[in-house]
Amino acid sequence: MTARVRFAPSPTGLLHIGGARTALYCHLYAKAKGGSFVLRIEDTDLERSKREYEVAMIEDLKWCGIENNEGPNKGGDFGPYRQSERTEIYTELAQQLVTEGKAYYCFLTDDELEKLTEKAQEEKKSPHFYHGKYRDLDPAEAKKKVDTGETHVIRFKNPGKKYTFTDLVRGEVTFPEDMVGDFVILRSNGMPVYNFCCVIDDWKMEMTHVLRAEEHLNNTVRQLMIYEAFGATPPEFAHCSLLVGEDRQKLSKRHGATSVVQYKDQHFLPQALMNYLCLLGWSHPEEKDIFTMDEITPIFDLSRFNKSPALYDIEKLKHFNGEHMRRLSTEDLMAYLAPTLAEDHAFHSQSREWQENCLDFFKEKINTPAELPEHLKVLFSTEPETGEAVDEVLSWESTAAIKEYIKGEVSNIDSAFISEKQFNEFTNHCKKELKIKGKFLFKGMRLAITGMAEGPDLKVVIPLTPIEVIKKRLGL
RNA sequence: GCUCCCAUCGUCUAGUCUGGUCUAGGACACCGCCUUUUCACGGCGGUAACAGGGGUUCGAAUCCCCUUGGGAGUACCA
Repeated sequence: MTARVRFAPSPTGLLHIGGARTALYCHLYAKAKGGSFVLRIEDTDLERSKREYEVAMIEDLKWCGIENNEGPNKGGDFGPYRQSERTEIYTELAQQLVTEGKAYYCFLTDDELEKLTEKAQEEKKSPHFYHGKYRDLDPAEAKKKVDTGETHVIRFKNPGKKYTFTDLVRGEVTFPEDMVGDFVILRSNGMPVYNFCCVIDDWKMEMTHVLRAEEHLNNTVRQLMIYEAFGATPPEFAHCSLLVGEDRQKLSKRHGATSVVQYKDQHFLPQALMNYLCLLGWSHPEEKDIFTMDEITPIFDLSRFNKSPALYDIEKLKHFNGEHMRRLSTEDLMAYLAPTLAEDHAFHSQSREWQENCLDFFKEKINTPAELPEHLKVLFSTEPETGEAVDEVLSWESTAAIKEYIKGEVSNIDSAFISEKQFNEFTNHCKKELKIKGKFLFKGMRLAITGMAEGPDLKVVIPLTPIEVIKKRLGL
C-alpha cells in the first residue's frame, strides 16, 4: 500500500512555525515512501475559519518548498478537501452511529452542562463524569424531542474500556477507560467537531499515516473509539514533540515571530528555515546538520525522532541561514541579497562585477540580510566614527602623517577605485619612507581611508570603496 | 484535581531498543589562541550535561521502581 500522509491545518490564522514543521515532516515522510502528500482544510469552526487564511497558508507552504499532491488547490480522487464541504458525509455517518446505538442525542443546555461540570469537579470526578445524562434515554423519545425542534447535539457513546495503540514515535500508549466521557461529535448548529471529521476524513481519504504534534496525543483515544465504531482500521499514528518558547510552553504568538510569513518578510532563506525546523526533534543518521530537504528525503524516517519538546531558538536559525546563504551560487546570492537593500542604496549604482565581489566578500560576515547594510557602511559612509578607539588612533603622530600622504596620492587618482596594487604601494611607502609599522601602520591607514578604527580586511575593502567616497572622507 | 507524555551541556541533539568500546560525541552561543592590526570566516583549543533516590547486574546515561521537575490534554477549538 502506498503511503498517504496529510497535513490538516485549520485556517484560523497564518501558517506558524510549528505547523510548518509538522507539514515538513508529513511531506518528507510521504516523499520518502514514494506516497502522496495531501492537504486538507479543517474549517469546521465557522466563526474563526477564513478563506484568506487558507490561501495564505497554501502560499506559505509553497514558499517553504512544501507542495501537496492533493487538496483544495489541486483536486484529487478523495475530495472535497475542505471539511466545510463535507458536512453531509459527517452528518450521515453521525446519524448512522445514532441508529446503531453507538451515539445518542443529548439535550443538555450550556447552563446545565456548566453545573454538571462543577458538580463533578467538587466531587473530585472528571469534568465529563455527568455529561452522559441522556445516554440511556429511550431512542424513540429522543427522536420525538428532536422532531419538535429541541436543541440538541450528538454525543458518542464511550464504550468504557481501555485503549492501547502503538505510536510510531512514542511506542505503546494506553488510555484508561474513563479518560474521556461521552464527547460531542455533532454540534447543535449541525457542524461536526474535529475529532469526528478527522477520523472520517482520514478513513475515507485512505490515509496510512497520521503525523502530528504531541498536543493531539490525547485526542487519539477518541479517534480510536470512532474508528472502532465504524469497523475501520486506524492509520499508523506518530506524535512528534512540541515546539516550545523560552518559557518552555507551547510556542505561540506571544513568543514573537512565529508565523512563517514573518521569516519570508525578513528575507530568511526557506531552505534554511526548513533545515533548522527539521532538526528540531529529528536527527540526521550521520549527524549532518546542514542539508537540503531533497538530500534527506530518501533517508527520512520516523525512528529518529526525539520525544522531548524542542525549544525554538532564532539565534540558531540565523546560523543556518548563514550556512545556506554561503552555499548559494554567485548569481543566486545576488538575487537573494541585492533586493533586500533599500532601493536608493549606493550598492545598486555599482557595476555587476563590483556587486558580485562585494557580496562574495560580505557574505562571510553575515548570517542574515538584515546585517548587510551595517557592514556596507565601511564602503559608503562618509560620517567619521567617534569613540575611544578612534581617539586613540588619532592621537598617534603617525596617523596624521599617513593621512597627509594618502591625501596627496588620492588627489591624483582619476580612476573610480583604488586598486589593490595601488593600496599595497601606499602601504609600502608608509612602511619604508615614513617608517611606520605594525598596528600604527594598519590602524592609521584604516582610519585615514575609512574613518573607522576597526573593520574588515583593508586589502579587500579599499578596492571596493568608490574613490569619491574616499575623497570626501579626506576632505578633497 | 484527573489522564497522558517527557527528562543527556544554557540551547538543539548523538548515544538508550540490542547494558561494557562513554574519563558521554557533534552543533549553536560563549571564551581563548592562530591566521604578521581589528572584526567576521576558517583552523585549533576551552568552559559546560546523563534531574534525584533506590534496585537488577561483575558492570547502567542505557533495564526496573519511586520521587521531583516540565509539558500537553481534560470544549458544541483544532
